[in-house]
Amino acid sequence: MPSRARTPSSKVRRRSGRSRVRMSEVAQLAGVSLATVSRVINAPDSVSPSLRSKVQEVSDRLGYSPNPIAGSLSGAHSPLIGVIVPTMTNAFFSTTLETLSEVLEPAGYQLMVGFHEYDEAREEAVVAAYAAWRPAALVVTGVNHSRRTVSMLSSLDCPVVEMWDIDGRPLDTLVGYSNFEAGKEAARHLIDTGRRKIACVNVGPIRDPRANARFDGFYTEASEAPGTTVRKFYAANRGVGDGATVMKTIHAEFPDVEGVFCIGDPLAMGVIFEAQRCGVRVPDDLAVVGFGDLEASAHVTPALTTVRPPHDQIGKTVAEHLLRRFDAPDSEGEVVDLGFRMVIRESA
Amino acid sequence: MPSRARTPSSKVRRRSGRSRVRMSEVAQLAGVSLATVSRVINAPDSVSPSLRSKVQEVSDRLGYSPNPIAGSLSGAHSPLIGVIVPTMTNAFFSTTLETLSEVLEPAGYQLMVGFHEYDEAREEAVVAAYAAWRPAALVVTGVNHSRRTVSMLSSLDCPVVEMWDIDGRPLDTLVGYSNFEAGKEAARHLIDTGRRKIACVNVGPIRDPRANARFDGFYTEASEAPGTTVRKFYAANRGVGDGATVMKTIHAEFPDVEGVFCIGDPLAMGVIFEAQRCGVRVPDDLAVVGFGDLEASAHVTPALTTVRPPHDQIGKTVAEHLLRRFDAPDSEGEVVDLGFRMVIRESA
DNA sequence: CAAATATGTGAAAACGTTTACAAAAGACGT
DNA sequence: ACGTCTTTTGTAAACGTTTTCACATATTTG
Repeated sequence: MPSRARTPSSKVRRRSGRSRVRMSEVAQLAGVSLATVSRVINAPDSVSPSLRSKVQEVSDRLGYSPNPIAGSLSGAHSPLIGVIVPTMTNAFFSTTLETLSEVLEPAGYQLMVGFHEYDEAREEAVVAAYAAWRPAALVVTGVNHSRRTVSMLSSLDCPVVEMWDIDGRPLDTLVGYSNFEAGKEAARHLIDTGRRKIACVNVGPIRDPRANARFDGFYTEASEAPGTTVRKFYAANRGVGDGATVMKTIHAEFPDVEGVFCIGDPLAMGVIFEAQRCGVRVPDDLAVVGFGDLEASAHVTPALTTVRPPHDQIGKTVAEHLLRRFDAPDSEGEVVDLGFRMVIRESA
Repeated sequence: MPSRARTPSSKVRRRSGRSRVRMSEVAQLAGVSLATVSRVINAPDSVSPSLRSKVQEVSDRLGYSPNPIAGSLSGAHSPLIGVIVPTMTNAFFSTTLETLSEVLEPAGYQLMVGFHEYDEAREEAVVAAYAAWRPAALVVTGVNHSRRTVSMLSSLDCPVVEMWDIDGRPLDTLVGYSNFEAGKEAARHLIDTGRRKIACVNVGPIRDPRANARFDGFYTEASEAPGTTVRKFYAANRGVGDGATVMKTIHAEFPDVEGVFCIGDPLAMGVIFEAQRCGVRVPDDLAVVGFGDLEASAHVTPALTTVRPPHDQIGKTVAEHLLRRFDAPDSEGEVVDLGFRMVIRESA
């Protein structure tokens, strides 16, 4: 005569419907050992065709799918691939992530993604957390990491890929392009088209090493050209609105500037929009060069001249490198420079 | 006298530097049992202060950190949270992901993220893959799922959150707003400001249920108003360039259209840019209303009138709901309507 | 002060795979 | 027919936790 209808919840291990099929059940029904089932899944060629097909059939009939957690605990690696990017707000990394997922998931890998907002300490924490999962690979952004991060990454026993940059010493594999050179190229374009009073716009508060490299590359190249004056500006953030704000300053205080380079296309668009409002003609009064070549960049008026990084190729290259690497376990890391491309449109 | 210098690789289990510290080592050094160490980590209050501090000390000294794989295999759930979004190319979901990560990672959870590009079959595959990890929670986008997906989600034994939509029957928890109502609101604005010949622009090839809901909401409301004619347009994709293409058509073939609603801000910007090129004045000749309120939307000229969904709130709400739910294991799912807001600027 | 009840701790059994090793079964040359 | 290889297959030991249960040891209670 129970006074309460419910059993104490601590006793109940709530199990959904019927629980998942285990490998042992497949083994039993197929009349083989666990090891054989495991082999049918992971190394089919090492099992005789007759057993193999019998196991397959039972496995399919039962709807068996292996438990990746148990597999990871037992095996050398989990099928998890850690991807760490600074932020998602940046359209670059979204594309990369999507491509990675597109190639890696069908191959049976799962992406764990994390962000650090350009904070080395946060990056360190994420790397530490991901390392604990014995990942099949770790993909990080850029080549600037804290000492501890570097040490964790290099003792990792799985491929490590650094992407979106190439100006640095690779830990293992590096896939990207030179942001410094990209900045220089932008400077050359402005100078070649005759501008001498030049400005460059970076993002102030955010410590983005790649943006800084472009900025430095631009500044270096521009200030070396004869007869130029280069002025640096810092926006509060990387958005279109921040570009507009900078343009207001330029218009009000430095109206003699003839050409601007922005470390990101959104900033450049902001400059263009605000120039329009101020009655500054682009590119006649002011040439504008951006970086990124976002989808929108080709469609603003005037269309934005910009430096195009290898957006889509980066993800693809990284993913395929990893797949190749998984296949041949003793293959080596490599450095892949995918370059960039100056896209000349109307704004400069 | 080995003829080859290298040992056969199949014999070698490559181990990095020194391997990770195991719980048993902590237990031994602290002179307690495994169970006690486990409890110090997971339920500190159940251990006497003296032992607790001794274990803590040893654990810190050794730099122990628990192996999440073993923990997941043994425990009821992994600290993994699956998040499935249609795409990352869409700025909405990036923000959400970032917020989720921001709140959930510090709490010790890891995000597994997947994409399906609005393909129900792919969604099904991802859900199946994620379910196998015994996740702490699963977060999916929208309320439209294949039958099998629904069945997997509902037998999942962990919180399931559907986000970014609210027009449907919740599986468990729903956090979003009504896309249908958002479309209606946009229609009302156009009509209230006197436009009668109206158009709406959707994306053709992509089957995005939320975009469709907005489109339908708009169409329903607009065509019910007296004296209106509503024309439907379909863009090839959701980008700025696609909006420009549609505007070309409108200008060439339907120059009498007085107001347009686009299911996304990029399309709307494309319309604005192209209108500029065609000499169509916005909003005088043509009113433009978008949806999304991206960062750029406020800064294009003329500034875009748009419907603002609860971008940032969605991620935060979902994350906090989950945290609350993990704390109180028998708490229930809920439906949270975060609403949307018409943002009236210059374009309509 | 004994009995009843809390509280803190440890032993050992899961969790569901992979894999090293041993054993069995074929293939093959004599 | 008999060893010698080379496949195939099975056995059992990891993998590193969590959790149940039982057992001491404190603490309360009548």
